[in-house]
Amino acid sequence: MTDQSAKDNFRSYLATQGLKSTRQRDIILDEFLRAGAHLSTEELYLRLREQHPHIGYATVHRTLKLFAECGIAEPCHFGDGQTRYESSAGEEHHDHLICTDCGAIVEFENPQIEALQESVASQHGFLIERHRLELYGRCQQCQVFKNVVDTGRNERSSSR
Amino acid sequence: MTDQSAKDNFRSYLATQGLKSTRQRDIILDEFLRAGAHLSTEELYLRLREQHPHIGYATVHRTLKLFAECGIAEPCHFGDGQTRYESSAGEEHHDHLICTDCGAIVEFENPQIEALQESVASQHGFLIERHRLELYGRCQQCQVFKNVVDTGRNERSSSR
DNA sequence: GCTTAAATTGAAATTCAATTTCAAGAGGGT
DNA sequence: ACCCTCTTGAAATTGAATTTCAATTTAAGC
Repeated sequence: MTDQSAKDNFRSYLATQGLKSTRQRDIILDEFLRAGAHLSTEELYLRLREQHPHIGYATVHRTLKLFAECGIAEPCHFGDGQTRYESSAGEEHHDHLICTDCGAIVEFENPQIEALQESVASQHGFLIERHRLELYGRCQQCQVFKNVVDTGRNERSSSR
Repeated sequence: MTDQSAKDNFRSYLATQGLKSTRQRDIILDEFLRAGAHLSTEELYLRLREQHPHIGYATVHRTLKLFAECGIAEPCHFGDGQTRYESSAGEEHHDHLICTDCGAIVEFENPQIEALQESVASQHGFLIERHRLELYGRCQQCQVFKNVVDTGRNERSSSR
């Protein structure tokens, strides 16, 4: 799914649901697609505020939920108590590797694992609708740093 | 890990941390082990209140966190906005199948998936510390009911 | 067994993200 | 332009998690 098709998707979703296309929604979608990463409502709101201080937090929140509803964004919960949304543009389903030290997030996909999941599910009579697989550990960089100093969270650590 | 070794674990954890063994902690641990399932703080609190109305919610909350710290309980987040704790007694690591209709939770383990996870992680230079795998779908029962009536959440649905 | 310092408890208050409310404003069909 | 409906944004609310704090309990040392 390209950025453009994400926009088209969103427009037609709004149309079919009797919702309206607004300036704020366009701006939020643009910024969301530009950012690319796994953003929390808070983070996207802060980014938007730089150029568009008039857009409220509640609107960002509601718009992200709309993105999720129409399938152009996927909500993720990585255990830091915030909901993040990732763009579904340009990608198939994937899972995540998360560095417990610096917070880096790497995406991966592995058809063998997916196949085994199906197999496990059918053994238990389940029909899978979706799944979540997250691997938490240390990325290469943080393993290296770990050898030098071990003072808890790595100094390279990002924002949070 | 048996119930008894869980208790021993907890006791020695308290000892090494300079914490105290209290009546409330004993009661909460007993009830937690007895319940067995994936309990939220709220649920455990309510269960305890029947026999021990004097035990406060905050104490249950803090005690569950202690259980997690000393490794006799594992916190789980199944997307309903509540933290659940499952006992690590008597089991190896396992993952979850969750019915999106009736809320049933089935545990499973699959060494092949685990092995593939390690493989994926090392391809990306990660050293895994822990992981989370959850498969969401419909259990057998709910697939059957689904064929009869499709009125949203299944009538057999549990508590929540 | 008593004393005492330190940890614990429980009720209430607080935090924090998520969500809702509501009056004012903006889309878009006619 | 009119009007109905949806949307917006600030503020209020919710709900779970967490913290506060005075009273109580634990357990270590006499």
